[in-house]
Amino acid sequence: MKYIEKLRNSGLRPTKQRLQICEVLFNTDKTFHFTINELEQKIKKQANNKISLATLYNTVHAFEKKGYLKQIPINSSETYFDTNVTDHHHFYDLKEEKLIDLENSDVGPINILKKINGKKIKSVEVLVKLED
Amino acid sequence: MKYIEKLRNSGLRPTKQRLQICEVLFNTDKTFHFTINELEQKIKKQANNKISLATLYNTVHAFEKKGYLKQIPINSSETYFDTNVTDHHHFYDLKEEKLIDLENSDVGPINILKKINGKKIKSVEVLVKLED
DNA sequence: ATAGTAGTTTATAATGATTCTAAAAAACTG
DNA sequence: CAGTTTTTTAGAATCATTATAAACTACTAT
Ligand SMILES: [Mn+2]
Ligand SMILES: [Mn+2]
Ligand SMILES: [Zn+2]
Ligand SMILES: [Zn+2]
Repeated sequence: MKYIEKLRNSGLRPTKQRLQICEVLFNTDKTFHFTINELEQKIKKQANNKISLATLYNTVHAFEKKGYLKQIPINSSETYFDTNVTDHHHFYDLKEEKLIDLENSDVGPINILKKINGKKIKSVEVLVKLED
Repeated sequence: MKYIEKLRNSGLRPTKQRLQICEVLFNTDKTFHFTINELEQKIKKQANNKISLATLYNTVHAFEKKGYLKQIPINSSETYFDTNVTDHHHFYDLKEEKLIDLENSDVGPINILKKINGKKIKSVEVLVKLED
């Protein structure tokens, strides 16, 4: 299993559940966006078994802390996560409630001129809301 | 009262509660960011009386729909609103959990090149996360 | 003004995403 | 294997937000 090392190197024991979550999240060409509940559904189908919500929350937050997932800043009833952890931006289709990646070349470089004393910039994210 | 007209023009009856909320939100030189609970506190102090949470939620959402308030896309436990409804961007201080306005001149123009069929761009917002 | 009606406020309940708890299970270490 | 630590899990708790429905208020038409 290719995720055992990854988990061990992160100080996380490679449990059956975590490996399964890795498969669903990372064993794919395309990156994608998901909510915890969508992840739960996906695992039910794709792996044909169930992982408790508590574990899904725990694992997703652990992966986020390790930098394997990103949380997308958006006001929705559910939190969205992104398996694409590179710096990139998003469309948010308000009607469909769906996120779409924007390549950096679709937005161009953003140069923040203002500085706040004693603070470092951690991320710069653009959210483009779409309506019909 | 200068807000009676504004409310009537928006199809909202100028009630005591709404006028009070208008005073707190709009009768000031500086725009600001707030959560519903901060607004509740502010009204308790500034007006020395209480407006029910239900009314605060209703009114804030009504004002948002009319374009007098903006919701700020951010993942926080509480929803942030902004009395500055012009197009502008934000710093978010992760430690202090505080929002700071960025002028457009601090960010520069953002030109979204990608188009989605049948969708219009409603807003373009930059969120800059700050850490120590 | 008065009566009628449509809109508003409010306390309170319901909802639902997320977090907490604590006991059982699994992974590791020697 | 025995001992220890970490993880999983069901279920409870939390808490922001929304729904409910009864009392109240603002407006409209007589
Ligand atoms: Mn979270
Ligand atoms: Mn809201
Ligand atoms: Zn993305
Ligand atoms: Zn602002």
